[in-house]
This record gives sequence, structure tokens and C-alpha cells, in this order.
Amino acid sequence: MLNDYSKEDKVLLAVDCIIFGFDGEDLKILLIKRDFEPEKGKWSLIGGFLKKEENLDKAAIRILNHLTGLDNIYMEQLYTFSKVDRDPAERTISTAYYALIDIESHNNEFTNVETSKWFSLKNAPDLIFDHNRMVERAVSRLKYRTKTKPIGFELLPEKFTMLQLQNLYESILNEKLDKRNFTSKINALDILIKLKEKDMGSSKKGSYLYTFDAEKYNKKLKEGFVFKI
Amino acid sequence: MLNDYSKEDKVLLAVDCIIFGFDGEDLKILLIKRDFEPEKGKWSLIGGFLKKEENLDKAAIRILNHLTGLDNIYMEQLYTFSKVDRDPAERTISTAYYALIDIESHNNEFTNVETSKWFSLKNAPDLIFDHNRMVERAVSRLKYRTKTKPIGFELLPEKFTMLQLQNLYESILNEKLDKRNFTSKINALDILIKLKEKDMGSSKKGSYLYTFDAEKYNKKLKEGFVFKI
DNA sequence: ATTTAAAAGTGTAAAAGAAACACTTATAGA
DNA sequence: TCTATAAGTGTTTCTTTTACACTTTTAAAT
Repeated sequence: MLNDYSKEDKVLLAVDCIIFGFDGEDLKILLIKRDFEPEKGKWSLIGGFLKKEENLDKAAIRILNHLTGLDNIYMEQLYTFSKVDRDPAERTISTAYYALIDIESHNNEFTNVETSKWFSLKNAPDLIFDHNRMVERAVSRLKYRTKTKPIGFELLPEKFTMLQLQNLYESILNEKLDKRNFTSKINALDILIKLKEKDMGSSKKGSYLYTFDAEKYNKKLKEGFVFKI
Repeated sequence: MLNDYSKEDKVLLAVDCIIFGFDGEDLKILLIKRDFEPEKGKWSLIGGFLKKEENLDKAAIRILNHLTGLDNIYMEQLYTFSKVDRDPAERTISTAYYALIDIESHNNEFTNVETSKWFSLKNAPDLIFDHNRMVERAVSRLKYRTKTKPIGFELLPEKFTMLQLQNLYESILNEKLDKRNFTSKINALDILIKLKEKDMGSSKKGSYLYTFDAEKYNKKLKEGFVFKI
């Protein structure tokens, strides 16, 4: 006897992406203005539908790439939202993903969307459907992840100053941190490379640039190292 | 212009449940022997398909209740698994949920499944499809949750001893804990009620029984209390 | 009645980690 | 050469976590 799948309901499975960016000041999300009904003209996350021949991770990458031109971006599945009437047009389920991108280095890549815009989390507009709840959940996941995985670097340029890193953590965790304690904590992790090069833009003295040493981090991971901010 | 949903692929959306139980010794999961193809005769999580008129939480509750008779059970959505060929019979996506139940008090309720069985996590059999990976993920989520939310009590009888609680935490976290440190940590949380009653089964002296004080916990939550083991 | 055995119950000291805190240095630009 | 500005740097205090062992209670055996 074969289980009879044919009687079961099939549904549309959407993928929506919360795209986080950081401009050195504020944590931001990328939103688009919908140019189709329902909810035309309102702000929304970018999204699309899963195709039969791809898995959700692939769909998320495709959708992000198609709408923004972005490639090779950190993404993580967040949660699947399934309220019956979440999309008034049709019964859809949506699996939310969040993505972390460095705004600076991808500044010119938003080729396919005229109507996309970065918003500071604090003054982001109201979103369609259940997208506000998706963002909420993404923010709290991001807080947790940045404390336990070195993913903050995904939001920064390749080279960054200690102050930029601290500002990033302060924005994500939504709290002020002590400069000396932060610096020594980060240094104690021993997963950054301090460059000879300085960023002279922010002060007269200039401040040293760092990069994340992914190789060293992975090596330490294997030896039982636990990342913890 | 309305977005044309009709061109998009629809898929079967399954729900699979990792059911955790605790017998005072080991952390266990409830599995069933499949009596239909594919993979007939192999062990599997319980599962079913989402119906059009319900959301995933409801589906998970329905599926758990239908196959086990269990009701009013702690459940949480875990992750959505979507590998293209995860089910060889047909393209299905599966959202996994995990449930926590107290084995003792629900001992006689497994009415609808002749072939269900509790397995210690350590010597659970190999499972069909991607169910092993689901269990892995559920275990790690459970570890995290028990450290940060008072959900361990869901796995214990209404009244329990301090030692039972410690054994539970040791099983979930997979590490030995110090009795004195554990007791004072739990007492410091101040969310248990110590009963006059003793459990005389485990020793000559007998050990005091406790219950979780959900009301007090919720009141403390509102005042900013953070649960942390 | 007394002894025995077995788990329950309890506190303190040492170590580690987190938090608070302020002055010196380097350098561009005036 | 003076000035203004952010960068860079250690120590002390407090809090939290860990390590550790003896006494108490009582049922069961003698």
C-alpha cells in the first residue's frame, strides 16, 4: 500500500527576505514598494514563490539575487508563517529568510528594483500582511546570532575599524557598550587580523583597520572554541 | 494589475513532529513504524499534511492528537525542510515541530497507534527521509530553550523532586551538574512551589515535591525577569 | 529497641568573568 | 607650534560560577 498523497491539499509556498544592512550608524532593512495588487503602493519585504525543482535556500538566494542583483550573501532561514488569511489574495504559506549585507560595497547593485529603499529599523514604515512580525522575529534572531556567531562581519566592509564594529554591535543589541571592555573582549577572541593600514577619515590620529580571519576562526572552532560576545 | 499567482507551483506541505519525553532517566523520542510505502517498516517521526483551512500550528496539534490522543501539549515550530528529493514518492516540503510531553501522565493515551514506541535518544534507530536531521535540530533547539525558558517542566509530572529536575536537565544538556549548585540556582529563580508533601519512593528520608508556579513566573516576566539556567 | 543503609539536604571559599572607570597619544589643520 | 579630535590602553571592584563534604532523616533489617 502506498500512502495516497493525491488527496492532500497543495499550497503556494512563498519566500520572503528580511535584508539587513548597516551604514555605520543604524541597522537598516531593505524594503520595496509593491507595484501590484493586493496592497499596491505599500511597503513590503522582497519575496517570491518556491519552484518545484529548488529547495527553500535556493529559492531565497534566487529571489534576493533577482530583485537586488546581490550574490554570495549570508542568509538563514527564520520561520514559516502560515496564518490562513495572511495573504488576502490567496492561501499562501511563507518561509522567511534573513540576509546580511554590507550596504557600502553593494551600493550600486540594486539594478532590478527602482522602488527599493533602505529604512532604519526605528523608522521603518508599516508593512503588508504579516511582514512586520517577520521583521520582529528576524531582529530577535539576529540579536541572538550576533552574540553566538561571527556573522556581524557580514554587515561590515572587508576592512573595518574597531569603532565601526562596536557601533554595529550597539545597533543590533540596541544598547551602549563600553569601549575598553568591548575592545578587549574582541581582542581576546583572537579572530581578527589587525592591518598596518589606518582609516584616516574619522579622526586626525586615524584608526587601525581590521579584517575577520575566517580561516583562523574555523580552525579554532574545530578545536572547541565557542564564539561568545 | 494583480500579481498572477496562478502560474506558480503548488506543493504538498507536510508537518513532522519530534515528540520528546522523559522517564526520569533518559530523554526519549516517540517514533512510529511506517505501515505504508515508501519505506514501509522503517521508523519515522509522526507526520501528516497541512490542510488548506488550517495554519501550521493547528496542523501540528491535529496530527499529534490524531496519532497519539495527546492534547494540550507544548509545541514549537522548528524548521522547514525542503530538499528536493527528501520524499522519494513526491515533492514535499516539511515543517518540523517538536513537542514536550510527560510520559508518565500520558502513559495510556497512545490509542491510535499500535506501532509507536519510545526510544532513548542514544539508541534511537535510523529514521526515514531527513528525519534524523530533524531530530538533531530539535535536540539542539531543546538545549537552547531549556536554558532560557522554563519548558523543562513540560516533560515532568505536575509534582516532581529536585533530583528529577536535575536529572532532566542533565539529560537534555548532556552533562553532569553539581547537586548543590543546581539546587541553589533553581531556588534563586524563585519560580517553584515547595510542597509539604514528600516523594517516599526514592529514599528512606523522602524528598520534597515541587511544582512550577506559572503565575509567579509570568508576573516576574512582566517585571523584566530573565529565566536563565 | 538498636543498628544500618541510602539518598536528601545544606554553605562557604576560591576562581573566573563582567563591569566601571580616565588619561595619554597621534596627527591634521589652523 | 598650537589646538582640537578621536584612538588607544589597564586596573580595580563587583558579580557569577565553580568546587567541594558532612549531617539528617527514616525505612528496613536485626
